[in-house]
Amino acid sequence: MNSALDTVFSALADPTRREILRMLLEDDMAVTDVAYPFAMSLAAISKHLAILAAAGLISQEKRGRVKWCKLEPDALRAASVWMQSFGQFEPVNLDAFEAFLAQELTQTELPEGAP
Amino acid sequence: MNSALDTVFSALADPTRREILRMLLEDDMAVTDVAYPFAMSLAAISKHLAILAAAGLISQEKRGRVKWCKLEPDALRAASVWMQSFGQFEPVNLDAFEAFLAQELTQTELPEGAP
DNA sequence: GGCATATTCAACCGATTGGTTGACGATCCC
DNA sequence: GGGATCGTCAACCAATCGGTTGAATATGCC
Repeated sequence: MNSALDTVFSALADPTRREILRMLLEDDMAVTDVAYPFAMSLAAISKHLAILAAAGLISQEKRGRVKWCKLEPDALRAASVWMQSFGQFEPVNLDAFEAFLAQELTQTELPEGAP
Repeated sequence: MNSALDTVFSALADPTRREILRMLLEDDMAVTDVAYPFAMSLAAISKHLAILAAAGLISQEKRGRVKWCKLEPDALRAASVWMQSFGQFEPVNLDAFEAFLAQELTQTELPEGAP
């Protein structure tokens, strides 16, 4: 009964996981390297990555000791289209939208405790 | 520390709430009418609506006894743009996308227990 | 072989979530 | 005033979440 959108949206609801996606946008990364900037245990990051993988937002491939994480934008794109279906019937309110993004940006700086 | 995207995405993560948004896409509705098709208590729906309102996805206005619920697509649009920023750097994989949506559609039929 | 590195597993914890029920406050209407 | 309708509040519950720690499992390297 759990739909794909359930897992995608709840994966995106966590700021740590969104930040991980942003990092993977630049390049594929090993689990340890993903964990490095965050002020939490490796096990916690490993769980976050498992949630992202279960949602189809990333893929993981083990080469040797190292498990490489890769962004998989298709699931994200599908959810994006689901959302747009609600927004398209009306012109975008750019003022509200920019205020929204500005607020988000001030709150998405590097997580504290990053060495 | 809780960002706007946190609340928007976690509000969207629940299928009941997504279905409510779909209903409100057609017209504004009173709380009781929103609750009618669902196999759960009015109090539960009232909580779902409060969560959607807190995320900015709907607005609620009380006129007399009746509280009217109205879709507010701006928050959704902002989140949609956030997501698109990940997807746009690569061409869309339409096959994966359509499979994704098809799966979602089969799982978003009317909730059971609707009279 | 043996140690270091990379990652997950398992058990635990407190907080949150999604639901219930029953009581309650407003509002409409006779 | 008084009954019916609309909606929320408060208390409770089981399940899930996001994190911890310590042990376990692979793998690479000398």
